[in-house]
Amino acid sequence: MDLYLNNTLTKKKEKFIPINQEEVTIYSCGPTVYKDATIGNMRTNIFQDVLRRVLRYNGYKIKHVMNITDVGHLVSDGDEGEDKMLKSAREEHKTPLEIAKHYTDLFFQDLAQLNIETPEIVCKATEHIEEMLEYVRKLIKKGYAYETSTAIYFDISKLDEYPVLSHLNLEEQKAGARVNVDLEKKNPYDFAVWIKAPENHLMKWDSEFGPSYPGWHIECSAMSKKYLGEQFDIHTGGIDLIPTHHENEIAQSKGYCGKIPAKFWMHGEYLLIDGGKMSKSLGNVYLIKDIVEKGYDPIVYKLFSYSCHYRNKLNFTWEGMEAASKSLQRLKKGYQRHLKGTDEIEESQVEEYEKKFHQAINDDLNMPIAMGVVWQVVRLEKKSPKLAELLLKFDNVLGLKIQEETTKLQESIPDEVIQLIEQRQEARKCKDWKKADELRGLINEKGYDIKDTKQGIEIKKR
RNA sequence: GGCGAUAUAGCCAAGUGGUAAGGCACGAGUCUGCAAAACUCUGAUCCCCGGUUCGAAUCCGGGUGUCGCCUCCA
Repeated sequence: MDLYLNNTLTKKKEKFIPINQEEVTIYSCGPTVYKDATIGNMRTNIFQDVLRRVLRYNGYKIKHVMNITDVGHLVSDGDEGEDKMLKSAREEHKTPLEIAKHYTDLFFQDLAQLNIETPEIVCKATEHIEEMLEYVRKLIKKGYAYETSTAIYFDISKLDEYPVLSHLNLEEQKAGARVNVDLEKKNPYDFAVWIKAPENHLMKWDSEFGPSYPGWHIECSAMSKKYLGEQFDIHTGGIDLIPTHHENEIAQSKGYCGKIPAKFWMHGEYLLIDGGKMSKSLGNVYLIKDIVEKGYDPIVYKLFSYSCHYRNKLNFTWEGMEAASKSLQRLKKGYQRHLKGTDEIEESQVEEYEKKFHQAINDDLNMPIAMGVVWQVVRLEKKSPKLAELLLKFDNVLGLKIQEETTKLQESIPDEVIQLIEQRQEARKCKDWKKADELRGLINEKGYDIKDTKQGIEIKKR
């Protein structure tokens, strides 16, 4: 079945044909590790994970590279200001490397909790300084970059076309309106590929340019080229990276080897919080940690994100999380019921559902439609292990761990609670409902919920 | 100021020409000592105005609202 993906470069949905049938190559712009990753960042990671899983569902092998930005990125624009890594380091009284390690670890913890697969290759900017310098040297040598007193700039006037990804109209943008004009720059939109370090700058490397450090976009160009070659299949990231970061990556690559680095550019839309942008000033910056603290399995957030297509804004609300939480439970129970079912199911029917699901995910990762198919299967009156197996197959794409029991049995229920349960069972036998209800109240107070089902009682820690 | 996106039931949202997927909530019912859970059933003509068409949520024009980008940001 053909796979169609939306390509930001052409602004169209295109049939996906890999450069090399054996292996699909993907590069994802990873985290900047000087602060916590938000659930907004995670939406993009979930989208990238779905992409991986859908490609695999279609039989492809994957070579996926993700960078860790542990250097660069200035606080303010212009080419001045404090490096964000350094700012965090100063504020938290740690070295830049300690900061980077701290937030990198947290980032991977988040991914693990969301059941997001780790890319085949994870690379750090600070470990590829030499590759970046080589890239810069070649840009200079080919005339695409020039040196000023403060940095090495990319000369966008050397390109036949700029920008190619975004809709910016450079003529109408008033250069210098919000950025201080640097008189040494040839064009207002020239950007730094390498920056000369001010005296007290902590992260810097020696080179023919003196003590200096990488520009904002060079790491992705240098590392993608190293691991995936001059041209690879898919480049992903958040929608905000389009106008500057990815635009400039393309510019650098065109200067370096005359090619646009990736055939497909895919971008995940923003997550909104209560209808607006997530921002510190509004106090609505949420982390996966916050979701856990509210009592939700992080996987619930993953399911929540499937309610909307990745290219549309999704509005995050706690009400929505509650809805997703209920859904996840029903999904898991639905799976269990099929697993224990004994009804006969036509093979053709199973294939029909499989086909619908496959069509949905192959239509530019349309998860809302795919989930619709999942629910059709879950709801079917006939219960069969064949359908459970089908759901499990779908879960290769969903990554919701549907086979995990909803209610994890408590290894150690306190004796006092067990006694209360037994007493309540006694009372129920004698139809002493009043006493039974009182005992249930006591059990609740101990932090446990009790349910009477046909199979017996169910006890669950709150 | 320039650019772009979007507007579908209480909430989250699919759907790009043929009379509105799905999830959650609400309501009704089945079951249950009760409760919970589970299961079944139930709801919208798609922001407004005009146009194209046999036919539009879906195309075009205008209006209004919301969001975002143009500076680091997933």
